[in-house]
Amino acid sequence: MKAPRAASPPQSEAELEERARSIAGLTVRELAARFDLPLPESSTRGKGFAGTLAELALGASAGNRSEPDFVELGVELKTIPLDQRGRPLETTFVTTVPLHQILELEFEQSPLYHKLRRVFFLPIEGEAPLPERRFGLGFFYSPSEEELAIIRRDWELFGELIATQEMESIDGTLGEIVQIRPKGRDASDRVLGPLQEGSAEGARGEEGGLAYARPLGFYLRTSHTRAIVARALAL
DNA sequence: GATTGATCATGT
DNA sequence: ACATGATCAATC
Repeated sequence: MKAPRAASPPQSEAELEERARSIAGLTVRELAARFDLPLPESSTRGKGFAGTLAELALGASAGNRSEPDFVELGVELKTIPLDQRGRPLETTFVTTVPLHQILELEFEQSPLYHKLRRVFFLPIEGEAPLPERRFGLGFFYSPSEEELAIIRRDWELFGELIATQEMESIDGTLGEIVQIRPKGRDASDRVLGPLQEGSAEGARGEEGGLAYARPLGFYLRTSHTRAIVARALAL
């Protein structure tokens, strides 16, 4: 049996939903077999495997571009691991923090806003061994006006901390819906960010108003995704 | 048990 | 180097 290639992009939200229905109930092992992909040797080494499988099966535009997964639909795909009671086990990564741009961007222009406008959540069992995890039934989500107001407040809080040279004080405790946490290869990873006052030039790699900083990411708190999932299951 | 900071794999 | 896909594991 020949391995099927990645599905073509869905032409509508209805088509995306239909494809998701067709894989609901399948395990990671079963879906990997359809694409002739070897299973990761351990869950430690396969952290993104289920998400990649879902992209292949649903027809997300492959690759790692800074675009929505379904470009034509403007939809972002997120697999979300749930416990047996249907509660998220992990926070949800949204997008990298644009350290060099955040001071100039209004919320409506931010990658955070654009990624969250329209999301297709695909639940997956999170407690079984990776190969045995089953995909659930996916559903669409858009933030309400109330949620958007809170997310905008979070965005502006972080922007202000960076603008006032308090980047070092940003940690995972801040933000009501969205938090900022490290998102790098390891703790020594660095990207070019805004120059912090008082930093030793040269020693920190200062370069035309930029300095090296830890790469950071926006994540959705489980308290929020829990509410989203609960709402979707209740419908 | 929930949370925060650290980490793994892959593609361009 | 940096984006994508996230989960692991030490600590609170």
